[in-house]
Amino acid sequence: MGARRADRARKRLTIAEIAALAGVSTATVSRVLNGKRDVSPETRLKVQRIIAAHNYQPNALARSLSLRRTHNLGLIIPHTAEYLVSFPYFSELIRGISQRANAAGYRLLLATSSSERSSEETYGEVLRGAVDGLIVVDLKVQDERLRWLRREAVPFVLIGRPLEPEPSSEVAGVNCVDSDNVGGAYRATRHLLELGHESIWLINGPPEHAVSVYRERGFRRALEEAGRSAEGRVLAGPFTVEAGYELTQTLLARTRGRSRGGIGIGIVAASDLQACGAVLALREAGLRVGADVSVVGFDDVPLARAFDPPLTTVRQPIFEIGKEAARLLIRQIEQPDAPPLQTVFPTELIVRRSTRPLLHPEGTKTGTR
Amino acid sequence: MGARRADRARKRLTIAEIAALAGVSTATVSRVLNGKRDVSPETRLKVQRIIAAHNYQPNALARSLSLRRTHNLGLIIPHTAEYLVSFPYFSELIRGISQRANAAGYRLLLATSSSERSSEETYGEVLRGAVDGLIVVDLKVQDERLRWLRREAVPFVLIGRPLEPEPSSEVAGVNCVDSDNVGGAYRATRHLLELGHESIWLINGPPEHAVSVYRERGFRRALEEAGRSAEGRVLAGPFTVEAGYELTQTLLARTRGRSRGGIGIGIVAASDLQACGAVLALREAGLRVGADVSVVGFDDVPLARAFDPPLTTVRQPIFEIGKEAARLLIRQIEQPDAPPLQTVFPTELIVRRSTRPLLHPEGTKTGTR
DNA sequence: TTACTGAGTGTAAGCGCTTTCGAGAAAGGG
DNA sequence: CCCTTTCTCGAAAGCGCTTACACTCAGTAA
Repeated sequence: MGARRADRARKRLTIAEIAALAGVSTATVSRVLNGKRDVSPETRLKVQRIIAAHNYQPNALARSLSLRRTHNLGLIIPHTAEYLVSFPYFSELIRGISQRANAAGYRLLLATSSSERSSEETYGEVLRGAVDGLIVVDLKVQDERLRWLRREAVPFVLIGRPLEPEPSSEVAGVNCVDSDNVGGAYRATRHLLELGHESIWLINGPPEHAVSVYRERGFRRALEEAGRSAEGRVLAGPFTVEAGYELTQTLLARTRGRSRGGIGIGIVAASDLQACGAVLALREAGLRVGADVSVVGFDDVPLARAFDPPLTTVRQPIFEIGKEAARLLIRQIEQPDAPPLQTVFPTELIVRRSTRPLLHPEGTKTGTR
Repeated sequence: MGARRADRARKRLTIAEIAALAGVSTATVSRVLNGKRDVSPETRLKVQRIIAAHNYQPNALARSLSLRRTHNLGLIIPHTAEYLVSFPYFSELIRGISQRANAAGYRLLLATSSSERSSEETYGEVLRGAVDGLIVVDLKVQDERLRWLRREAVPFVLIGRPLEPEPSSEVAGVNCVDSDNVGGAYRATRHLLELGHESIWLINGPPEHAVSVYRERGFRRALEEAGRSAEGRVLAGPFTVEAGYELTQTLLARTRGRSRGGIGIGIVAASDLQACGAVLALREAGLRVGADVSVVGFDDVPLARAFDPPLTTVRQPIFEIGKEAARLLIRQIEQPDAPPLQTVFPTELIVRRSTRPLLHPEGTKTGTR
């Protein structure tokens, strides 16, 4: 036990000790460490030997303090969406971000703000020099964080695009990456129209999310182009299975009597999870999804393919979005003068088995197997 | 544009500037900041006013360097399991860890090690004083990381329990949190036995994972107690849907002819994802899951309940495990002399619709609703 | 009165690194 | 042979905090 305590107390080497061992100054060791010039080949080799022999690792903290660079990217998860972390969407995003970050020598600092504290407090605390920049997810319609970030003059990138109400010059001045939500929702809705659905609905995300606004736009546009009204056809709720389930039930209650027992209903959901919930509710109501009724999801998370029936869904390249966000942030950190960029990824409609032409119940015209 | 640049360059205040503004020394400001004694009430108030007025936030880096404490917990995701992040299990774990960490004023530093670099390299790099301790997930049977961590004398906690081959005194000297995998697999297998299944299989995780060893033990024990042999009844592969699907196909190929077209097969899977894959494969083979055959999953991630049929599964309290891991790590950081703790969470069999007694096809004896 | 408290405060020495600046040596030019 | 230039290298000043220590100035005990 005594031995273990002694072991634990073993101090890590400092640059000064390495310098002493190598018979040079700390400046020289530092130069070797950072691959700088002004070190003779022999000296360099000598120092490298000592470093390797003692398995020396410079202290990241001291380094950061001196350089004013931490090589940490901050990702803040707002408490209103704490549960978000458990979503497949989110893990995929984190995976993308951290992959890119790591490749560029950055690490990801995760901060969930507990519900008792304002986001301002959390941000301030996380900042305090602990990160070089921030990635903001789950963008709201009027996002207070935007103002705050600008005031703090910290590099940041948004996942999602601010809505136009922001002075457009302001939007242009911001780094953000998003996918084409309007187009995605539009194509999903068109798909249902083309399949001959009479009663088309949008199960949207919460209205305060910017993404919900965009998706509703796409939905409305498709319906209006087809000469239909979208009034009263949008239901909103969290991106969860439960919400999808419940909203579908209220939807069924509303259509009761209007159509042939629900046959002909087509639902565009704002997440694959909601779509799953919708399928469950429809099935419970005795409807055959992919035959009597259709459901389109959003995201194309792995679950979508594994589900029964495999979900027709609007694919967003979540992993890529994460990577791009990290790339833009790092770029902004390393080249503060680089002009801000807005990247928009295309979305793609993946047709599987949860949607089928109503007119040809046994047809496989649109099925992808 | 000129204004913006100036804005960006706005320096953050330092403690010295605050001290000057308040007409006191930096020592006093520091004392106020940290709520220490030896400051008169008037002085304290005066300093607090200045701090608030300028919205001053002390630099976390400098603070950490001085205190030799970062308030960061490191979570390293081994490259062999980079994809792990995309698993529901993993997000739930992160959620648990970060919830607890945050509550205690710590943050989570995520580091995925890219595949080109040894884990040793990554760990060293992440460490370097950047974290106060590490959480190790995805414990392997002979985990090199364990040796390394001990040598480095850094606080750490394992998620999972090292296997006995380690000198048991060593195991006892380590902080770890695990769930009762042996018991979980045992109960799942018993459940299938009690339901009257003739051909029982384990679709396990990769054999190099410690968790796989434990689950296989539980599986074997249940079969042996029932006087059956487990030989040749264990298939192993990744925790993915795809692996579940493929292993089930090879399993079906092996049993072909032996039983009545597959009827009577019972599968215990090592993850809910694998279980989903199994269901897909069985259904494709024309078998009715929850009637002709049964499948038990592991974890009870949200998907399990949403799946069709809802999965009977062995629930582990993943979120709790994450919380506990963070708790143990923080405890070890703050009280280095506290004796190591091993927490084991019980697992629970959640019976849903993917398992059914074969003898009473329409019976609901074991259904939970 | 003298000596001793203890509260309140400032000075300065860290924490472990980077980097400017200047000095000394070696090399090249006239 | 003297004057530049170029290459190496070390001393020392930061980076922005914390804290040991010293000091002052009551108040109190003897």
